[in-house]
Amino acid sequence: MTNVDRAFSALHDPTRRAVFERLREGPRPVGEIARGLPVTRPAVSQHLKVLREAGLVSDRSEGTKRIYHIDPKGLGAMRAWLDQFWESALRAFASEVERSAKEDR
Amino acid sequence: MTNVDRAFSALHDPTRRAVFERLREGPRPVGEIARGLPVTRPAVSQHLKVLREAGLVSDRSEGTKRIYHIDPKGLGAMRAWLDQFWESALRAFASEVERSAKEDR
DNA sequence: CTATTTGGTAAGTGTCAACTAACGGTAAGT
DNA sequence: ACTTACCGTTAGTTGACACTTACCAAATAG
Repeated sequence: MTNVDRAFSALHDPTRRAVFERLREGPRPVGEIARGLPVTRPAVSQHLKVLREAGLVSDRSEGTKRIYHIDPKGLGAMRAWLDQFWESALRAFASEVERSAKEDR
Repeated sequence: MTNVDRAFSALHDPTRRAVFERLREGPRPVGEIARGLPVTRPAVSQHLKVLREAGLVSDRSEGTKRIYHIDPKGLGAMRAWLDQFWESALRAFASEVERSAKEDR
């Protein structure tokens, strides 16, 4: 299982996506992420663990707090995968249109 | 739940990703997609239904066969979402570096 | 040193979803 | 009309996983 696979798997869960999107505005400690979400703090911790293992977030210690932030690398990998997929899909789509046009003659 | 949300949810399952990637090479009937995958044909049908509801694939009838192909629209929506996310994440990341640099003075 | 804040982890539970088997339905061939 | 090929749907089961509660560890405040 590649990292990109893990990333797509990670973004499946709505709560986990909410956690991830919360980090979009900037680095945040766990408690602050949990506040405003309809789940408990341990749940958020578990989600962050999954996101970290997928390469989507990183964390650093700051006193007793743990600051999480988005990891551009994981996000970039997803973008690269999507771009590559997009390209080959379009190519296949185009050649298919070509093929069906040939059938109509 | 938006369409992009559904798309991310849809690509969570490994088998479903395999089905989707199979269509990358071009349009395929259900039976041909199922052949080579470790699941039965009905399973593939169900996966295709989820992918269709997520706007990632479309289908057309051709005799008794049902030809599925990738829908560029759904793929494009995902790309747009990721691009937007990427941008704001980088912006937040940059301003955070700025902030922490200011702290060091 | 004690109390407080912050957060990761373990155990247990309930729900959801992926799968198979069985069935029905449609189109084409004979 | 009968058979064959291709596919969608339903019912039922099993495994994964998101969640909470409880507990433990580390850093700071007093």
